[in-house]
Amino acid sequence: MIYQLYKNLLKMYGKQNWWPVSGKFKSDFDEVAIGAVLTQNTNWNNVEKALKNLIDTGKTSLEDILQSSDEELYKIIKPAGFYRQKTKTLKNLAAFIEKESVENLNRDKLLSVKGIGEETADTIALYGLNQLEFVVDKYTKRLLFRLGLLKSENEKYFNVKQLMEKNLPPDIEVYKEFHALIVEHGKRYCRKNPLCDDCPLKDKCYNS
DNA sequence: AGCCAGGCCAAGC
DNA sequence: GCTTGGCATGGC
Repeated sequence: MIYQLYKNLLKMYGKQNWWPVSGKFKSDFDEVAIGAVLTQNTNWNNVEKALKNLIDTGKTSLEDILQSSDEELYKIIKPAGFYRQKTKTLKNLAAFIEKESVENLNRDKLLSVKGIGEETADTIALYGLNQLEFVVDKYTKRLLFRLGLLKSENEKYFNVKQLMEKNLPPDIEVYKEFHALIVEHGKRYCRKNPLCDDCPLKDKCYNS
């Protein structure tokens, strides 16, 4: 029961209120978009260092990033890892938005930007544009698989996204919180090597 | 001291 | 279509 899982996680961890975090960027959209790219396959702790560097150097928008040299950005976002790729992706996105404008942006258009895949596109659409797109990540697949709700942990992105969206009310806040709660639970217990003994979901879980 | 983190893309079957 | 390797830093 997908929706029940959401309610359980909400009860366990409370509201997450993920984004926007700092409010120190030129717009909420810019903060979400930049954070979403920087966090690709990276610990949020490292992303925070890079975000702080951006704020400290006054680069608080995609436009500012587009104006900066690659070498400068390398230094600034270095703690987030994959800094050459991410510099390129951020500039790709900034350039795309410069001509497309944020108003009629959506998941599909974001996917046309090189460096932005399904999860990042959905993350920006949901948290940055307030569009009803469920975000699927590694933790989501892992948790659903261990709970017995997925056949495989390698299920295709779209299938997992559909499963979630079919079983949830069309509520942006639910989408936002649920994804954040899954990540929180994934960090605490449902890791690659899970901590099942102390896991609050162990009685509902197949894996333990 | 490894292993892992809120992925994505290109290349090779 | 699916699998594999490259990209990189910092925390535990």
